[in-house]
Amino acid sequence: MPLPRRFYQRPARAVARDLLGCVLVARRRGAITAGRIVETEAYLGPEDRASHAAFRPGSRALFYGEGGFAYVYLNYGMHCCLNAIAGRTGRPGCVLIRALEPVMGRAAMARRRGVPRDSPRLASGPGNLTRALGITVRNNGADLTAGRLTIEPPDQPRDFTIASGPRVGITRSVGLRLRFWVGGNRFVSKR
DNA sequence: TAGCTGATTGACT
DNA sequence: GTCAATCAGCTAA
Repeated sequence: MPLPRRFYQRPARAVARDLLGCVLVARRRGAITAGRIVETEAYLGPEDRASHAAFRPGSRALFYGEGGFAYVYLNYGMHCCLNAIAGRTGRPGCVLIRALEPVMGRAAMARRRGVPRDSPRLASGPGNLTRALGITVRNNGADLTAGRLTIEPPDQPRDFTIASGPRVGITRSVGLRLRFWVGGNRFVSKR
């Protein structure tokens, strides 16, 4: 069973933390690829100058709607990034999923990525992650609580430590500690 | 209409 | 360390 809608209807920061250890599942034409979430970043509303809620147009309806939907966008002209909309209606926020630890469909991921199936970089990084799972902007607006793209609760006890720090790769509102990752996990993207 | 920017990656010096 | 690839949507005009 996927995480319920109410899981997402909380502040983005809390959702980002709790998403660590959960499993992202993508079902594509019978083939299933899945990965454990090991790195996330929280983005807030208009007060957060790095958040797309502050300036991305077509995304506004999604951001201000109820949580639990996927926000996928294309950036730098070639990379898709996957977000989960967080917060309640009227309270925009989202969580960028930055890295996965592959748990299912490694062969399919490796084929899409063009790297060895045991590479720690299989789904490490927002752009790599979406390519590994075959996620594109066509998945924008997908319901994460039902359908082909869902997020399941942790498949094993959460015995890891949660580390936090400043977000990476952004040019605005740097300095907020809204990035979370699984301490010591080798699938966390490090630049 | 033209020009610019970006929550990136990978290849190269 | 630098840099190109490549595009949606903003901005200025």
